[in-house]
Amino acid sequence: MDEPLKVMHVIQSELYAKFFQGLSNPVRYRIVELLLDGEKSVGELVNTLGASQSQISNHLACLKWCGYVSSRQDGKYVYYQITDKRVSQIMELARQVVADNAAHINSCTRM
Amino acid sequence: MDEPLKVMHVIQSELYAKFFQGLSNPVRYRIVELLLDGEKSVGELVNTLGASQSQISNHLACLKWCGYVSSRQDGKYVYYQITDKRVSQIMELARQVVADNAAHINSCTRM
DNA sequence: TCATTATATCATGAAATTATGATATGTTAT
DNA sequence: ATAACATATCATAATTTCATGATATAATGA
Repeated sequence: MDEPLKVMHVIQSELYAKFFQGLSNPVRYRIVELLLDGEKSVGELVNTLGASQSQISNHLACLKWCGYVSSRQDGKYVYYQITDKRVSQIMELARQVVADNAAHINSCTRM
Repeated sequence: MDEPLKVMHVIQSELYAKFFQGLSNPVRYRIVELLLDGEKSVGELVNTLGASQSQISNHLACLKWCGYVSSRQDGKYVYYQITDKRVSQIMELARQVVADNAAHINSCTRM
């Protein structure tokens, strides 16, 4: 047991799972959604989402690490944007699948 | 505050976040990956993944609720499969994005 | 320089997710 | 009918994620 191949698969799947974890939080999902409309500063996101500044900053850091967003600084403002077109493709596919399964998803109390 | 529009956005994003939560666990991700190769019984997944039977069954229930997989029963066996082509498209896009960001993702200790 | 504003970081408690072990359900074969 | 096997369900404990509040860093303007 514990063959090298299996170990590799475990590590790989942890990587991908972590990637999807980026969109598995409502606030982070909403941030990505807003950024698809164009870059926004941290403050703008805080205002729009009505969440605390530290919360937004933390989530942005997470999204940046996962490769969903990038950022640029302009004076004391930091603007976040989505540069990878594949991110919006993933979101759109999810939208379609969810549309066909909305009724089920909300009832998932298992985990 | 608490305008109807914002409430709707919150509910929507919770739905989508829950959907992505399906792939945000290494075991569930691995299950989907294996099923992309063709349908498998619960027992086969248990053997291949080396996880407990209850764990696999629970994860499968979760994936089913999210619309990632469907199942058919044949005698005492239950076979799970991926019917929605968009699931594999999402996986492939993720694979590409992760490939460009692998170094960063693993260092995401924030959350 | 000092005050103000914008953003980032971090410790901690609260809440949610997950694995485990036990048990239940259902099917097949004897 | 009952034993054996496959799968599902569920309570609970362990782990992880998350929000909060406090503090730090950094840029701008007075």
